[in-house]
Amino acid sequence: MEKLLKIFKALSDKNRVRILLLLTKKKLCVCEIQDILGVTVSTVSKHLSILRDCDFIIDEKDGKWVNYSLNTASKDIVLNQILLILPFYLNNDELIQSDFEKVNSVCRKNLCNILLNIS
Amino acid sequence: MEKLLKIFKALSDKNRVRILLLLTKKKLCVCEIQDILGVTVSTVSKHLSILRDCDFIIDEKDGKWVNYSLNTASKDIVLNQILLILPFYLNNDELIQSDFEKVNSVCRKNLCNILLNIS
DNA sequence: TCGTAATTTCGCTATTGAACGAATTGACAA
DNA sequence: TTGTCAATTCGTTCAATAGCGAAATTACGA
Repeated sequence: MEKLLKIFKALSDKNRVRILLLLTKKKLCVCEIQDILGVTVSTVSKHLSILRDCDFIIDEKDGKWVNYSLNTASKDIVLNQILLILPFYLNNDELIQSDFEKVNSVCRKNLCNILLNIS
Repeated sequence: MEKLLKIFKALSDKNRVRILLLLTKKKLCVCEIQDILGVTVSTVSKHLSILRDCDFIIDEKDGKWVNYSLNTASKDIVLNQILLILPFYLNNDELIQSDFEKVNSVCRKNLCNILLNIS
């Protein structure tokens, strides 16, 4: 029961659902997700830890970066069903489509250079 | 998106999940659910309005009582999948099994008489 | 080693949500 | 119509959570 509630709580935040949909497209690091969602890095990091804590996503170190991707290896029926249903349900959502456009053009190195130039 | 979030928020509360599982067994009125969950009538009523608001359940008047039951007529893929998965996932849950034992013996008229005698 | 940059953690604020009791509503029966 | 009882709504309190900025952590490269 507790695990199930944790899953539904993870799914009841818009930005976390957006992150899951983004990760259906490709692996992303924290700062790429930050750029698309428009919230701070610490907020993104917190969302990712919640999603990871219920096994929706996995992380892997890549130099200074941490790549996040969907956990497609889970045997949990709820996790698997959710990951099947979400795209089916939301691919036509206006906000999700806008996110998908951004994720195509997002570039880790440009992004970091831009942030560098600003600060 | 907003509708989906509403569904996941509805599912992220333990008492609302318990109510959904109870209603897989039979139609119930507010005071019967109150007796099983052990919270106040107003709390149960609020939970039911949240579940009804995202079409998980329907209500029908029956004299002084209001019977609640699962909405099996929905065409929403998420609602249907959730209602399929929940029992599969939770039938062996300790708390849910305890609820199921209570729901067999709960009796609307005895319940109301008992409450009457106490007050 | 030391600085830099990505990420995480921490402390805080504001908002949301669950719970309760009291007051109100709605429907039946005397 | 009036009283009774189930249910809902309202107002309040308390806990949980999303968000931010700052500080700490981690890993690469000079």
